[in-house]
Amino acid sequence: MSTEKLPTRSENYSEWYNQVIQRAEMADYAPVRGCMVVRPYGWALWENIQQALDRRFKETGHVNAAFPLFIPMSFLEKEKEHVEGFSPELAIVTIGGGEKLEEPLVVRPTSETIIGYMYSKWIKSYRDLPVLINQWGNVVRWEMRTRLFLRTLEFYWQEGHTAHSSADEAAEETMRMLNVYADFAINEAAVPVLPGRKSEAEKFAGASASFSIEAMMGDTRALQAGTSHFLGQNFAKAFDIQFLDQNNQLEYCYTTSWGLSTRFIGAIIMTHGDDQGLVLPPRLAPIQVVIVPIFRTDEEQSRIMPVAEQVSRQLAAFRVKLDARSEVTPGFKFNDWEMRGVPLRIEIGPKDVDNGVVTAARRNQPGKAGKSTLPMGDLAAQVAVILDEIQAAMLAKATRFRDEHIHPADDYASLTQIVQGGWAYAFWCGSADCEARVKEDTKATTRCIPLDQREESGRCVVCGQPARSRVFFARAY
RNA sequence: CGGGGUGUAGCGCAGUUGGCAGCGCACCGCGUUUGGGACGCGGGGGUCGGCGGUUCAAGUCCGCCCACCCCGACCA
Repeated sequence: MSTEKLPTRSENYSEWYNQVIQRAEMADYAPVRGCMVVRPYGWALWENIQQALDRRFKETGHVNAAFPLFIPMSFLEKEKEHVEGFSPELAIVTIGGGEKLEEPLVVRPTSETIIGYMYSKWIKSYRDLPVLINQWGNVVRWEMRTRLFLRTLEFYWQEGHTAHSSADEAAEETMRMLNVYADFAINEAAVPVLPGRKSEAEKFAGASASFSIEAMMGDTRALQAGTSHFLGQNFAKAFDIQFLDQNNQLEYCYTTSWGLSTRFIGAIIMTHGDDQGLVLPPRLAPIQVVIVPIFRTDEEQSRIMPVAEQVSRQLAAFRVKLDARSEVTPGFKFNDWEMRGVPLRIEIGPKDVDNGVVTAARRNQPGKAGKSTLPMGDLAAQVAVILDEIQAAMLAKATRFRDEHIHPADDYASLTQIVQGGWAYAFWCGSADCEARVKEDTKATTRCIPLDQREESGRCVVCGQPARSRVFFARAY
């Protein structure tokens, strides 16, 4: 544990990001380039994310299953756009048990193909539909440039794969899960995402339409934080997922897929973190309350520790940690837990005990502003209120930051200006050429076409042709 | 794959003209400390990225190789 200060976010955002992850013990670099080890503290956060999502998946009728890591190479080749999109980043196994394999095996970059294959075996009748399966697992994509959580060769995620009897029902599922992601992001992670449709250039390889939730990071860059795809009949045709309908007609299914990965941890870090380190939303934080006892002498210790232990028991309904380490000072602990983003710290020292109070320090309000004294009685109720307030304040702050950095762009000059330090919201005709030109000139890409935009029409900010909707342009991770 | 850079203790680095491999942090022990990143004393830890060459002598000079990082193309 280093005692040096973090680099500030304004000094060097990316160095701040790398260091805060390692110093908070969220993750570390693995011996293989581009791979990471998710450490217990980071994994505990992921488990809370999993629980919050899994509950929502179950509530919307989905069940979990597990499909294999290895996929026959030929499966990926069955869907043209899919193989074109993924082939550059595949890890392929050619030898097994010392023997060269008949057919190379791909380490799954995503599981549409193998799940499609299985669905073709399982689905025969309209009575078998819909199939609503999710899996929690890991996938491998051989990326060129990697960053902890944001882009690693192997990452953990969930991928939902559903099959339906009609396009409408599949489209409805696609939107339902997009909304599940948005609800999770906003209400559990306090990350105010914007849901929308991806452009043709940005959509998933093999999808008819892709949708995403887009989040703004603390440096104003965009991060795609979750995706939901309407796959039409593309994969059903590639894998013969057919069923007999009520009229004894053989039809292809309509399928969807949707995923959210450990990248979301990066979204949480970069949405809420400050120059002291992580700031974790109470609903997902592995530790919600840390208790730091403060004493100088043995006499004080024997007076304080029982109180600290009693407070810890009072707060048993929360994820609470009593930091009883004797080898570091309270000041060190304050900084340590702030680095780790624990939402609420309770300090208990001789002065507090004398006055029948504890001192509470809110992580989202660093320094004296976030400190208050709480009377000892009914601490659990007080803490519950404070954690809710922190959760709400974090969402409000992140939403304000986001809205302050999104600007409408009515001409090309202002577009290029805006994307240097924010998102531009501009009319776009939908052409890939216009999109490509913006990318070449500014490195900004289209993030998504928001779903809830008001009816209006205008002219494309790039070419001036008529445009029916606006899109977010932003530099993205 | 193109351009640039770096490899010396767990991490960050210094190492002069080729001459006993060092510093800070971290780690271990003892003591004093503890309300915002404590201090003293003592200690452990090295295939100097690898292979080869020059030399009495190579972390240092030469050659080849490898790995990693940064900037591009690619990207949940």
